[in-house]
Amino acid sequence: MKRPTMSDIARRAGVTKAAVSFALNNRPGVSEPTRRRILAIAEELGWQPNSAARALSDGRAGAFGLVIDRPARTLGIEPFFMQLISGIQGELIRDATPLVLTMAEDQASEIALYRSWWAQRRVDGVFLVDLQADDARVPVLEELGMPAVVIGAPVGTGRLPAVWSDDAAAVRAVLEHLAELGHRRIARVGGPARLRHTMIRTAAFEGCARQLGLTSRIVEADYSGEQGAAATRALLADPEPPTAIVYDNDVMAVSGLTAAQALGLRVPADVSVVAWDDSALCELVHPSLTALSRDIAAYGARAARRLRETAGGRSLGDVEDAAPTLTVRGSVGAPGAGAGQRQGQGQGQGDGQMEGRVE
Amino acid sequence: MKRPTMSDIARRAGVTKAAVSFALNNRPGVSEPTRRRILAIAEELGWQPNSAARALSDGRAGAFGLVIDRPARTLGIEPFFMQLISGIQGELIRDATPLVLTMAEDQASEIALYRSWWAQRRVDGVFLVDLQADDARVPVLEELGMPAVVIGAPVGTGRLPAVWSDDAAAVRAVLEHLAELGHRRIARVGGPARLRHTMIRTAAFEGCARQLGLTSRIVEADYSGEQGAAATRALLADPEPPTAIVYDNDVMAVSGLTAAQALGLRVPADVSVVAWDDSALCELVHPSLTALSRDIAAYGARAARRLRETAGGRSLGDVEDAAPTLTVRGSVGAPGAGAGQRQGQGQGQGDGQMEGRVE
DNA sequence: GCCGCTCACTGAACCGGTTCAGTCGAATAT
DNA sequence: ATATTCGACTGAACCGGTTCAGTGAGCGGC
Repeated sequence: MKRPTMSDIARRAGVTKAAVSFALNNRPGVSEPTRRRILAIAEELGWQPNSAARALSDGRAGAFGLVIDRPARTLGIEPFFMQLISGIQGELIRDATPLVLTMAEDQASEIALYRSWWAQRRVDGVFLVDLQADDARVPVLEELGMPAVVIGAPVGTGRLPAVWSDDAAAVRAVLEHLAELGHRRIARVGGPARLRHTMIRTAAFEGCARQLGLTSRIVEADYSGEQGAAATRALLADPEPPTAIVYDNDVMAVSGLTAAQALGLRVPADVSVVAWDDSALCELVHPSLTALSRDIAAYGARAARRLRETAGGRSLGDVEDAAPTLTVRGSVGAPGAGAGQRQGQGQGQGDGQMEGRVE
Repeated sequence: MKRPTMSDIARRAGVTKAAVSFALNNRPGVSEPTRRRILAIAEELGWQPNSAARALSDGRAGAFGLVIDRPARTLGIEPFFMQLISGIQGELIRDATPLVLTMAEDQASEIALYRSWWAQRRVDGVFLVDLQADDARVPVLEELGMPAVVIGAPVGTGRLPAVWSDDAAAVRAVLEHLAELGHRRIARVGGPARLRHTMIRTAAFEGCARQLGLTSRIVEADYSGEQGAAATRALLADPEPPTAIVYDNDVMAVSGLTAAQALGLRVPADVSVVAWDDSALCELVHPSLTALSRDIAAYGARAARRLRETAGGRSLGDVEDAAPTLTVRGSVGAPGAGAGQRQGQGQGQGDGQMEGRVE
């Protein structure tokens, strides 16, 4: 009934706890026959180390943490995090290390959580996501000496190692593809400007557009469907609307697609749509979305390995993951019909069949 | 630098660890002035209890666990879980209890995980989701004596307490609404038949349809967009297609909507669409989806409270949460134009879609 | 035949909390 | 004035592991 302890094993084997410890941890100090006997007894009793006792004695928590601070409602349909968690998890499970997951209201409570976790020895390290400009978390973690791995570009990360993929290269791939198809006016609906990766993508977008001789425009949004749709309507209301829009996540891309169609535009004939991060969402809609794909789970797994190493005391550099690649689907095409043939734009407010859509 | 312990406080205060323990835990055994002095010192040193030491000594882990075994790819866009986790989390954070989250490959590894968590004293209890018919997890948890709360209907849950909402009532609400609008042939794209809540919904759907004199049909799917779309196409290919389709989650509803539109059907004129679980996804598409809404986060919070009580030794009954309510949006209407006027069915998928819609 | 070395194993301390049976001094009761 | 009670605090054990300085047996070398 009661869970067996090392003392139980020791008693059964006629040795001391110390001998049992040596045997179970594959350390020298016991003879081979004894070790086998002890292992057999442990097996028979179904012994498993008590994690608290082990943590107390070796000073490590045996768990890692992840705090996400985005509103739950947008988080819910953001496939990125579930994929990431799943990837991290898949790696951590290999040595039975649990992942402690929490959602925070804001960065202040996120930081408070780190302090408390560290003070209580709840976790051996954390994953840092959504890095911002002058991120307050970085100096705190460095001051605490708390192992951490940044998931994102190694900019403003101080001494913390980063696991990242080259978003700039991805942006370039998209723009080159669009330019090749003949697009000249392109727009981007980006994530919150304070986020590092938004900044990186913005810089790349602008630089690359200039280089390719494209007219570009960027609108900021918060990754939610509402703002994605609103930004799309704003862009398309321009007298010289873009012929292609790139979105910083797939949720906004889907709602952007819907918004464009509701305006009576054809996708991709009138406007092409590209999503960032290729989840099942992209294939849910019609036309299915061209997207920047990357193996998010593998990315998470890599981060988990790095964090394990970092927490183990090794101090290593950044790891660059493969850059996202462009998966071409139906939502991108040549700027065919063009703006001249758009339907319903001027008359716009008219009562087309879809009451709700017109607006 | 080093984290302060109770011994440090004791030394500074000129008392023993025991006195410090009494003071910090608000137990009798120290005088009021001494208690205040100790608390002040603890505050000054920034002391926090070492979770491993506390866990070791009081035999509780101070954490709860949640294992999800659904494929990561479908999980990613399934808003339900993120909302649920967020709700659980919001409740657990009140007493700083972490949630350990894991994804399993299958039920066997999920069970292995429970055994291992319990043997290692990693968690004090778990949340059980996606209960199946004759679920193998229930007897295992009962045998282990591991506290657990079932999130779902109290059927086949043995002695485990359940937190649930009345899906049957929700089904009834939907069917009555549809019947009132004049629908006579309705269909449902359900989740995997082995899941308890699928069975409950199926029974309610069939019973209620009979009661209302409706012709009903049910197709099984796996919650993924692909199968949702495929099921939808199959249903609509029928010589007497349904005028309304109810989906067991919002992902399938979205892809079903897309599939119907791709067939040249108008929603809701030709076919109405209802989603189960109302996430932001439902408002991403056009027309936005009528859905069964419930406060999933509150549901999670309730489950968390129940698990805390259960793990605390109190043995309590099931808790019924509010039944989902119907949020009416654009995807449902009277079976207006009817099957006779369907367009482009034969010619199928392709590009005709937008033209069909706009008019 | 004795020394020294290796190896297998022991005993006890330690990690940082909680708990409980005492001890001691002061206040209260008789 | 003495017995009793009570509150404040101590000391040590305990939770279940890890670690390390011994201890004693067995063996090889000279």
